[in-house]
Amino acid sequence: MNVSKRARIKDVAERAGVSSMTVSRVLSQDTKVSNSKKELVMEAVKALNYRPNVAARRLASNKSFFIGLLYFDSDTSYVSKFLLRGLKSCRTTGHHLIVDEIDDDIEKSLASVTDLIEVTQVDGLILLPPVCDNVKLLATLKEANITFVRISPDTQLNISPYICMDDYQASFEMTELLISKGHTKIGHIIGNTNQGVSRLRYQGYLDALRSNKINVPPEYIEQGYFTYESGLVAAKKMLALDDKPTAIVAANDEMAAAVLAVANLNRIAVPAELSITGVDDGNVAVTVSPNLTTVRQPIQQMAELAIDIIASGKFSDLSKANNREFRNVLDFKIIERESTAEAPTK
Amino acid sequence: MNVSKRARIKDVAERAGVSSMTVSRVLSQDTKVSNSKKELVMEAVKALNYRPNVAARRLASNKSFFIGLLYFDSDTSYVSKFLLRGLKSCRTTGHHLIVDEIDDDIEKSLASVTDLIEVTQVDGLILLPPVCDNVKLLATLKEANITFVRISPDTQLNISPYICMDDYQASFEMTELLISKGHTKIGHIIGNTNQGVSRLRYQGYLDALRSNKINVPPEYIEQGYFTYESGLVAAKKMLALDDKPTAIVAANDEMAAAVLAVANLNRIAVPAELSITGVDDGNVAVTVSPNLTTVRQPIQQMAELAIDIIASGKFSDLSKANNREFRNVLDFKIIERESTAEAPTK
DNA sequence: ACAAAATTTGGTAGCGATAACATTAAATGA
DNA sequence: TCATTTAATGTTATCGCTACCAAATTTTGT
Repeated sequence: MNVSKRARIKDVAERAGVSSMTVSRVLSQDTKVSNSKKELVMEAVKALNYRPNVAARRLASNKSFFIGLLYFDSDTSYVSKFLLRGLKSCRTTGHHLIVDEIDDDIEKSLASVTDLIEVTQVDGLILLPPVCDNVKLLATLKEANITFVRISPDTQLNISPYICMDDYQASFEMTELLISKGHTKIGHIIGNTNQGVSRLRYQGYLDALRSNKINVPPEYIEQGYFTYESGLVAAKKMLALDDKPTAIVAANDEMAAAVLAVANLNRIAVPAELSITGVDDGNVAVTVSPNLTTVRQPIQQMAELAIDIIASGKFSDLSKANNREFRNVLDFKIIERESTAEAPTK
Repeated sequence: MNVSKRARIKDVAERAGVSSMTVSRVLSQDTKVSNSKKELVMEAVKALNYRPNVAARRLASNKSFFIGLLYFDSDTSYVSKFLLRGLKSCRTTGHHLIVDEIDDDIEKSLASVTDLIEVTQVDGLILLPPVCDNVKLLATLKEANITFVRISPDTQLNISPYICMDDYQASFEMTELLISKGHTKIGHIIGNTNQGVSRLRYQGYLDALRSNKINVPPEYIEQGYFTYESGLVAAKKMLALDDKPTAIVAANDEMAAAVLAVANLNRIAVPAELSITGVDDGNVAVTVSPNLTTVRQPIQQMAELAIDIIASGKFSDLSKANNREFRNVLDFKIIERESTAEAPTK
């Protein structure tokens, strides 16, 4: 076993022939260091395999290096996926993720968030949908002057940095994919209206139909809530129609899975008689058969970026931030699996 | 906003009229403090809402207050559930969870674990199945003299504390439940043999049949791997039999979900013609229709206990530990939902 | 070419807790 | 009763790093 102690900043400083302050500055991305010394330091850091002691750093800098992650429903695979990715990328920056569930009782939740801020002194917060659009919460955070990054928010886009993918475009392309396969009777299950992405995905679907001059009856559009149950209800209605759709674009994978279940129940072959698509590409997409054609959300990237934004402290003084920089739209990818096929020939 | 600074240990000491060391001792459960002073301190802590500064504590005590969580497959709901619960209970102890995935390439993984131990200096590790039975890993941890707690391990039960539920009993009771509903043609899908619980669940099933003097043909027993896909394969075989089972006990929910999918495909009504049961009670159990009858694993408790064991430092010197104390068997609960019913009358 | 301003570096104190040792008070024993 | 052990409390130094300010160096303007 290697018993040699971990290198301290002093060791690095000595090896590089500079003061420990210079090392500290290099490591905290301080710009005021000449390139020559910076290189020396980097070299020494590498040679000694130096990793700063987080505890000491926190104590001295009075920063917590904690990032809070606020979510609403822990059971969605979206949350756990985000979490896992986030935790991973946290390790590289030395930050730590503190996870907190917000519940319907906003008053109570506000108290717990306040506690998180005061007691744990988080450096910043990440807000997942639908928490990211909670007006009261946003107001509280603003007032407390806390840095926060929102994921796929819907409202008040200019009050904080945010990260999303182009949900409108994704839905548009997915719908066009179905159209290219000959489908014209395409239904849609809208997501929970408490999340902005629902509207965007709905609009993308609508516009794809319109730009291809396809009309669908209003019965082809149902309201869901991103849950399996709501998908079940919607699918049952839609698949009980005399003139059924031959394809259904669901606003997420869980609802798509529900459509699949109803189709099975009703003896409708997927994808031969009915194509189904979702969004997310989480666990469900492949634990359902046939596997779902879906949109892959760049969750890994989202998590990384969110943490990076908070870690950088770039937006710690929001009053000075340029609103243009708030917007981070990441790329998505359509994953074709087994739940989609050419439209059935009459 | 409340601008008052957080109380420090000095403030508490002053208010209680003692030295800060006495406060420190009270807080770290040191016995060598008189009851009278202890009470004074507690009172002051409460009054000032004092929470020790974790960074300072870590720096001074040279303990990391980090706990590593090692898992194999991030996509199982089991992992994310454990994670979420663990993170929650960590907050109360001031510890933090560092999550790391172990992959098939054991050599590479060992390096990353070593890194975790040396660089992050975790106070202990939690090993989820099947990682908890990796011989090489266990040997390494032993050699490095790292505290670790294993969840549902299979082998070398006397080398470390471990936590599990009575998988044998759960499977036994579940099978008897089906028998009590009149089923005699009961099949089983075994879990991945790289996890000990698979064997236990299998044995529980077998013994329940035996104690009720029920024989089943070997075709009623299939080998799976805890994955949806493997469940699909197993279920297809079993449900293609001329003399099909009327009930299938799957070793986890994901495989049970697969059985359900195959049943739907084959136009077999669940639960009218076929009852299905799983184990875990994770997300899948209720995002599938009909909802699964299953065994609820006490994951919350498992996570809490695991963290508690490491935090307590009780087993930090394993050579002195009493092996009897290693064993922690928690209670399970059978959750009856819609996927089970009386056996069909011929 | 030289003073003034801007940039880069270094020295020192202190963040808030605990370890290790020193001290005081209480308990024990002859 | 007084020396001796034991238990309870206090004092000091230190953990590894960064904030803050001072010193040294470079750049700039005239």
